[in-house]
Amino acid sequence: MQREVVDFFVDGVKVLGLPRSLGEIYGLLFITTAPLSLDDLVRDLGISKGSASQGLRMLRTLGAVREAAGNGDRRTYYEPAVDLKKLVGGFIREQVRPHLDSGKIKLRFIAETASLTADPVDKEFFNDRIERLESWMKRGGQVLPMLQKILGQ
Amino acid sequence: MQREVVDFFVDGVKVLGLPRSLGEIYGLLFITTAPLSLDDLVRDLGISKGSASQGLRMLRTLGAVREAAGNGDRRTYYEPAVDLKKLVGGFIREQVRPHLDSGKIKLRFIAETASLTADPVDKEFFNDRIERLESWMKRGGQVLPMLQKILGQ
DNA sequence: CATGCAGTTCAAAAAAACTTGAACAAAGCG
DNA sequence: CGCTTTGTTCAAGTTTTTTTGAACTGCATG
Repeated sequence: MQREVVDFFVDGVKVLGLPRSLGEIYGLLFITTAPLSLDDLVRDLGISKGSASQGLRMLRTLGAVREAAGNGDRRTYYEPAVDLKKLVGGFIREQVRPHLDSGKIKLRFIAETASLTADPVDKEFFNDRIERLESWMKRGGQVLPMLQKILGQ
Repeated sequence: MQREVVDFFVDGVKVLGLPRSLGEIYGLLFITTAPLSLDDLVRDLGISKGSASQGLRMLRTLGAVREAAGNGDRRTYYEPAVDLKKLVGGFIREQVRPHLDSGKIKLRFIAETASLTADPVDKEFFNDRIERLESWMKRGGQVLPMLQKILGQ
């Protein structure tokens, strides 16, 4: 059954454009009672140490996984964050926002270039399109916090 | 300037997990006054006929591009859909919904398998996790229409 | 109805993304 | 300290995805 759940998450992360190893790791943590170490993941999933290490780092960055506290042991154990709001928040913060922000910067640059257009008919068309893009970006920026709010309970 | 706009869309579609050619094609249509034919796209973007054909098909499926009406000519000309609501709607319909739906089916299957678990402690844990997944999927299904609504004006 | 043009298809090539594994760093332990 | 164990890094290898281009379909036109 674990395998099916892992596959379920593999599909899930692929939809989000994340590497399969993230889905495998998160999926196994999600469907396992006790926290797991890097070596556990390598053994149980049959992935390399490199993948497991990189996957865990990214999952931590996304806030999807955290170190489990207090295990009388040298190695680190991990447990999944299972709160949808937190997961979505991490994804937005790490994967969506940066693109939205860099998009806004590029757009500002494009707008400047367009303002140099000589032909007034072209210029009006370009301005219209650029305004549209700006409104899309703005709306995107507004929707993200709503999303987080809606999904958090 | 057109090139910058095209690149802007290339980045955009990549974030959505779509091939770069879609961004190029849509981007050029978006920043061009008159509708363009397949050959125009091939020439101006320097992509192959195959790419242009496949890209256009997918964009039509997504509702992001449509044939321009009435051109006294044998070939077909295309123009972009520039209504955010429609674009988001097409993306959700073609790219998000199918995954959500197949996810729900897989989840049902997983739930059945889990119900066969012998150990009562494991069983409770599995059920808890599966319920959580079901609630995530359900919430996803609820959020999509809201998204479309929020983005459409 | 034969020719030429618009567009599609799909196997192979190219590019991009991901994973591996061996070398390395860091840190605890005796 | 020196040894062992845990975890990281990154160049090379593998897999996956995308693009190409040549062969093909079908239609319109002379």
